[in-house]
Amino acid sequence: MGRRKLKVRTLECVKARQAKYSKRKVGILKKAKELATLCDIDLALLMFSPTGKPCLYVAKLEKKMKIFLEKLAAIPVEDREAREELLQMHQSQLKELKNRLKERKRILREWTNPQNVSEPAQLRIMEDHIQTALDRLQTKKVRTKTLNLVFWCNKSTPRKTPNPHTKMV
Amino acid sequence: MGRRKLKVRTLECVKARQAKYSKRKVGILKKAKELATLCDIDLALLMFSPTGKPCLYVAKLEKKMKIFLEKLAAIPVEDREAREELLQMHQSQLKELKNRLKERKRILREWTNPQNVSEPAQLRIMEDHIQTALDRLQTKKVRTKTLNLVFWCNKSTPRKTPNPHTKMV
DNA sequence: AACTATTTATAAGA
DNA sequence: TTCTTATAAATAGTT
Repeated sequence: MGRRKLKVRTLECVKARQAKYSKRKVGILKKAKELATLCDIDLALLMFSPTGKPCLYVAKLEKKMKIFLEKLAAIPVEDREAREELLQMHQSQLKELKNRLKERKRILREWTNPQNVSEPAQLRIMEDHIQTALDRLQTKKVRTKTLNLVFWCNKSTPRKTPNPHTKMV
Repeated sequence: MGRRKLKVRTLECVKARQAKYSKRKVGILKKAKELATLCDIDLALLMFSPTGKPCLYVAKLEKKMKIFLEKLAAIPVEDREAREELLQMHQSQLKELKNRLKERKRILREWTNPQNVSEPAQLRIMEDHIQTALDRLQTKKVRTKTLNLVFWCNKSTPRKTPNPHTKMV
């Protein structure tokens, strides 16, 4: 549609590309809007100008999808990594989260299942916990009858008798 | 471009929409291809016909992005939920995983940080753990000198003396 | 799917 | 960029 028939091949002159884009962008956008309106269809048209400026038209598509495309359009065209991440992020992040959750579960299982408690270091921590917790319970005058344990703790030298402070019934 | 000027408004006749779509789809696709070729730009055009048939053209966009759009296009237009899920799945799943991870961390913190141990029930579990663990360590003849604790345990009635079995140095 | 009168888009130039 | 205009291209109505 012009003075001459145009050969459809990439324009050598980069400046000419921008000019061409400016003109044709208007045309294709109009076509997209007309088509979407006439036929009442879902449509998305996303273009990046030769200089990287995004142009997005969305008709009827789900809000989520639209938001996603807007996010995509918002990323500079030169930042291909960021664009890839927009999708890949989900996958890798999901994977990582799953792994971390798995690890936490494993550790927690160690703490909560007696069969899995074997590390002396862990036992020492538990010892500390019980000591501290009992102290706090006593300080707070919380009823401790719910506890069945009687023990005492000695960090350096074992005592011959139970520590009266931590003795509980 | 036709015998008469066309008013751009949604066609009442649904059958006419499909016919209109069939014609104009070809046109806009051609426009999209020409624009992408002439200007060497990234472009994506996604349309769903009035009957829900997808049509996708992608130029230069990242492979991941293209694959995503293809997935999107592959979902029947009537299955809006599935299309939403394609995006939301990630988000909601991510959110849920994060929450679960947060919860695990909280619980784990309770177990590993003495300041957070206060529930008698938890102390009883720890008591069991230590008891069981010590038994196992003794059975396995593991050196237990790493442990500083000396205690005994009594489930029903408190003993007057430390349980020799679990006494450790 | 094909025809064709007509409208619309746009190439080249200013 | 924006405008102009000759011309190419798309397509409305119809078959």
